[in-house]
Amino acid sequence: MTIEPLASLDRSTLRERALDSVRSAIISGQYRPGDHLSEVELAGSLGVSRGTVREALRHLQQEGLVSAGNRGMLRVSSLTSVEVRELFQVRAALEGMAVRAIIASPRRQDAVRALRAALEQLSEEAEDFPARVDADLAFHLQLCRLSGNSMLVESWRHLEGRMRVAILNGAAWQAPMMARDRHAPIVDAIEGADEAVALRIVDEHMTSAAEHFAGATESA
Amino acid sequence: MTIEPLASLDRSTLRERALDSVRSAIISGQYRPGDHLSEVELAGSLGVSRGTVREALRHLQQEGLVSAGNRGMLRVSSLTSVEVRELFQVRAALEGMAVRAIIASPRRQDAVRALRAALEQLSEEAEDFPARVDADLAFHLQLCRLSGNSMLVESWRHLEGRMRVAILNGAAWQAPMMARDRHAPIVDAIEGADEAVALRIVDEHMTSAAEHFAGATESA
DNA sequence: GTCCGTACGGGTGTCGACAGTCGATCCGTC
DNA sequence: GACGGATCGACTGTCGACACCCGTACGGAC
Repeated sequence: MTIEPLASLDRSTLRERALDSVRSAIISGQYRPGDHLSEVELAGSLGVSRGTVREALRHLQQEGLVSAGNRGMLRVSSLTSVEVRELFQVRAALEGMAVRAIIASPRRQDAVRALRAALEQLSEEAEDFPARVDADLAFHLQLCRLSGNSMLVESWRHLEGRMRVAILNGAAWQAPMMARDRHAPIVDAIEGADEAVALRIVDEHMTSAAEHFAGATESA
Repeated sequence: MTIEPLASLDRSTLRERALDSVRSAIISGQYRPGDHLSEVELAGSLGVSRGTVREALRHLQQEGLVSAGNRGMLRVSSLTSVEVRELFQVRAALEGMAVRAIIASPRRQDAVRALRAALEQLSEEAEDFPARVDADLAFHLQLCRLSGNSMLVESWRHLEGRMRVAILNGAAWQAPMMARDRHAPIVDAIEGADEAVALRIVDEHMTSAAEHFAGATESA
């Protein structure tokens, strides 16, 4: 007799699975910025109909991961260096807001603990590049989550696809950018509860990241 | 003989037109928050196939104007009062960033002129309610545009659908909220070029708007 | 009266096919 | 050789049909 409680069934739709699959393929670098994403080709690979792939692609388009080219054909997005800088400025505003909210919250110490845990994921030197990107973004997402503001999280996630494009484009000198040491000061500042200092640190973090990735975009 | 250079043809797809149509119907209040949006019904009304309507609905879902209910059925979104407050907090952060950018820009005076023009649209007392909402949001969108940061505009637009839901929900006491007098101080502060003052005014504007619409949501 | 199985209707999920558009290529004419 | 038109191939846009799921009403057995 089985004692296992029978794991709950996967009720995701084909569209959702196709979406995840294509998104992963882009994020992992299997498709490069500028590559054409053919509906028929993807449908063939995934073994689903074009309509299903279509919906997934349209979703990714709104995420900013793919954008429309000639004749409605979709390709993996690429960002100009100007857009990369703009992107990180918006992030600075959003995450700055998160930091302010966390500092003002009575659960600040809990948040600091959670962030320290997220930091640990960044210190595993041996991980491969995609895993480090994930850990980096997970830290910043955690920051937004801890603000307790669901709309902030929503806004941040809306930019996530573009961030990944920017990072992928500027991945050549990835080494120092996503290190634990670059993120620890943010947590320290939150613990210190000095709003002005914390905001300045977030701002500097974003500015240097922007220069890093925008510079890589320019020279490419 | 015709000298007219033959106006360029409309090349919008059915999907785009369906999207605009459904969005307008929701924004104009033709569908109320919570109403079920049936694919077959919409397809019938619009005279297009279900697939086309489907793509439009999925787009609106990512815009936040519709959300999934039971069994994947889509309905017009509604926001809790908490979400409304969170929404306006994020707006405060984004538009505060816009204000800072404008003040720091050498084209500040041009921006002030453009904003004054947008203000004029708010002073037409005779307009109907949807037109006033449009004018209000157009002013704030203009503010973001003038920052010169395209990613900021993108982020703001991503919230626009939810803003409209919040406004529609709390439309009962609409009179004073979108008046010209409430927006003029923002422009004045930009002209004054005092960043701290301008930020405070934007923040107050958003806070009072949040209370206004969130309160209406609570009592509904 | 209650319970269970069945049929039904309204929904969305998914698919395969057709139509239209555009760029590339080839070919005949001048 | 240059130009214009026809042809072909690779796309996306749009559609109608079928499959499946779920809530509900119905009806018979007990």
